[in-house]
Amino acid sequence: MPGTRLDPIDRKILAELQADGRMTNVELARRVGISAPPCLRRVRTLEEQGFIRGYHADIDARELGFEVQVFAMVGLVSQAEADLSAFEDRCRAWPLVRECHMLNGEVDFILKCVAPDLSSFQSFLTGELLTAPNVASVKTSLVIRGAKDEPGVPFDVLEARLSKSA
Amino acid sequence: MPGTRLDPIDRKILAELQADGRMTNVELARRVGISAPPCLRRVRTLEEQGFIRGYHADIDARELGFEVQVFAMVGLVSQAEADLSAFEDRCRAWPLVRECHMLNGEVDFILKCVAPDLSSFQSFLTGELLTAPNVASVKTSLVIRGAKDEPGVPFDVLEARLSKSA
DNA sequence: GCTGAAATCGCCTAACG
DNA sequence: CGTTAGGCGATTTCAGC
Repeated sequence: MPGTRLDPIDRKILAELQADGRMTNVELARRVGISAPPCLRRVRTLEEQGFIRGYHADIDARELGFEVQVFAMVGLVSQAEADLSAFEDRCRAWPLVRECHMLNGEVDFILKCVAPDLSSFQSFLTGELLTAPNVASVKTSLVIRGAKDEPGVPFDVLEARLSKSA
Repeated sequence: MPGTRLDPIDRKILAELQADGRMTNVELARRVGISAPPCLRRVRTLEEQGFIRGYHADIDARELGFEVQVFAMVGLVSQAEADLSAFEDRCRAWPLVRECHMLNGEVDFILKCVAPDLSSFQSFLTGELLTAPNVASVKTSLVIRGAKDEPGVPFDVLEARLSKSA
């Protein structure tokens, strides 16, 4: 199923919907150069095939009262698969943890967390994360300021790559 | 204008649009319990006030051929403001760098990068990042597997917090 | 002032060529 | 993939609380 390759129109659709997920279908169709019905069919197919996982409003967390953003590097005691999965499940259940990625190297996981303020993060850290089973070490780094936060994928890199291999 | 606080309906609108950014306005209105015209006006206001920064399709990077995701910890030689800004500008210009956050602690920046494969990431690393002006050290960690990647903000935490302070 | 109701306009989305 | 066409949503206008 990853064998289903995308043609240039599909990639344009993905790029446009990544840039503006609320664009109307007729506007999208106009931009990619086809008429509306086939455009909608393509979008549905891209959704069904999993290229499009969903659509989300991009909310300003700080404006909403989440002043604090923290990266946490977590080392575990046991790296047996069952223990890794158990920790991942725990991360999925913690609302303050927005991302959890397993890494190579000395640290096992990196977590991106948000919190309303430092004290609520620290109570999460000491009350939940540090006391969770199998957690050996946690190093946290506060985000002082965000410089870039682009959701998604660089389509220009993709197009450049495809034209080279053509 | 950050003084403009949100009522429960506004917060529900944000939560719903974060969960499904392509929801129709009438469906949104139904879910938040008001009729369509005032709902649309609220959405427009939330957009203008910056609570909603945009709408994006969530694209599966791996399906599209970006097999590699890497976190890079960057230390700079000089942390003078002009030098920090210069590095941030450079990050904004690199398409493979999707996020760049300034941190406290020993490392100055954390970068989240994507690449089609390891060799193209490594050519970016050695050819661009490591050779950029003012870069003192870069430590990279490959993402082995992603366990959680929730865009946005935990609205349940927000509501719990608001009901406590009420 | 903000909400809801009615009406117009434009879009979505089937069916067919 | 395009065209047609019918139903539904979006958006303005206006009246009511």
